[in-house]
Amino acid sequence: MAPVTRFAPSPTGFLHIGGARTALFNRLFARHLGGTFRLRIEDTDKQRSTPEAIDAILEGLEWLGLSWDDDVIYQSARAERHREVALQLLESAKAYRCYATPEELAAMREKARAEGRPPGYDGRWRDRDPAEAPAGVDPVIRFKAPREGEQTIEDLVQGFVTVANRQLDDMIILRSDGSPTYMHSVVVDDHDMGITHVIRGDDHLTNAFRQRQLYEAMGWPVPAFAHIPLIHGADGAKMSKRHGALAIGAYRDEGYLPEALRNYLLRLGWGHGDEEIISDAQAVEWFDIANVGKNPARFDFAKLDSLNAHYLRQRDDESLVAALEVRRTARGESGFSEEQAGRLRAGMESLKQRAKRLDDLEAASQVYLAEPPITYTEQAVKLLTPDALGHLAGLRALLEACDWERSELEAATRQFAEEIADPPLKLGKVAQPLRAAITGSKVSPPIFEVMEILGRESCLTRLDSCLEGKIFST
RNA sequence: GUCCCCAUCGUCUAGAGGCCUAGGACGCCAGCCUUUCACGUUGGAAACACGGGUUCGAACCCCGUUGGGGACGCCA
Repeated sequence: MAPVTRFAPSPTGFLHIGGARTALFNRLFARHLGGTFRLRIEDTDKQRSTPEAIDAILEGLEWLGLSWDDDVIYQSARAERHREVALQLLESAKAYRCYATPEELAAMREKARAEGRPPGYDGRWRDRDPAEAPAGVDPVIRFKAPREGEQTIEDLVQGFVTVANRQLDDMIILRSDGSPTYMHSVVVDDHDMGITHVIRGDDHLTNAFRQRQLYEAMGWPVPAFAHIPLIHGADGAKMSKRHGALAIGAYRDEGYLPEALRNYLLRLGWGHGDEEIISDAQAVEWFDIANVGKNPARFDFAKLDSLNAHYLRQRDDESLVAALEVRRTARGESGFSEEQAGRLRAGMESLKQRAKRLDDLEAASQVYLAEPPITYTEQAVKLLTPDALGHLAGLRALLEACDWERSELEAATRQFAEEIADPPLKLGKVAQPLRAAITGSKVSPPIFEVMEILGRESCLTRLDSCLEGKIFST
């Protein structure tokens, strides 16, 4: 039977990196086996769920290229069905009404903890006569879980995990206001949606034991479970905003490519021999949940950057120009002029070689976008010594006579440095000040390429204003 | 506190008893390339947490210690 997996985020925050990986693994697992990957929004906490968060999750998944099958299921819309199942459990005596107050529960927990017992509900209403119910208290419905013995789950990632039933208490499935709890809704929805494999974060491992009891009480087939380790921050502690638990949109804004993020996330906690660069097709072909490691992985921006740089170089120039334009217009700025776009297309091949992220690329592309008078970095100013300016003045005439094509410009500059200058200079002695004069910076793509793309007029204007001493530093 | 899980270079990992004087990648260092910065390329430093077993033989199996992480809500 073809598997059905799902990603089930709760829209109480934004889609973060850990959720993105969970979605990726679910999707790869399903695709590898020719199954279905579904999406369910767990918006049962109406206080904390927001429409903005739902949009952010949907957009984040789309941006990352993690499309899902079928319609999105909203858990909140299914409350009636959840209630129905809870009542069914109540009727068959697999659940019962509990009248314990929140204060009572808190005291219970504290006492248990103090006595070294597992904290949790003690089952005081489990077998009590409902006639004893206090007046004016709305009861919750609790699931009657086995008290004795132990149970074992064969987790696809964690292996065999055994837990004593006394560690688990009778969980609430329906609140006193009649709304279903998460623990209950998940089971009903997963069953109704035909989920065969529940792949989710490690933090749900203990939930699996309770949820399985519910499946069994209903006589439903129990899905396979796979609990993948959480992602940690660079310091090994739990993920926080400081080290990567950012909304997925933040990665986009910083200029990460979805394909790079996918590749990075895939390799976090999973490997296929020595493979590092893995295409989407290979990922689908190779992915096996059993190969996911059990130990939590730390998030490493340096490695993400290097992967991103790789995929950036792999992108075609045209798509990168388009990506840069999107960033501009997203900020409310105008798009590129014909001339700017043309320059960027021409220069992109060497520009992208020098960038790790789109924001780097954007910064570097300024050489082709800035209009004179340009501003000079401090280091560029330092290169433009009186001596250097003297050389540039001499070089100007040779350049002007050129065909304005990179090899000719280089030949002219080389000729000036080696044959005309007295004493003779190394090419760099002239090329560096030339770079500073034209680009306003100490670093840039190859200077003669830049000059060719910028064109004769633009370059000579820049050179002249420089020779006139109009050198303004930032 | 109770329970569960984990443990190979700084980081991600390969490794499923002899192929391991432990491989790859990122990062780091050095060389080469070079008009700068990158790219590329060559080389280098860098790990089986510790202690006991089992075995002819252990990174791999068992036990313990230590160290991490997670779960214990009328949150999801």
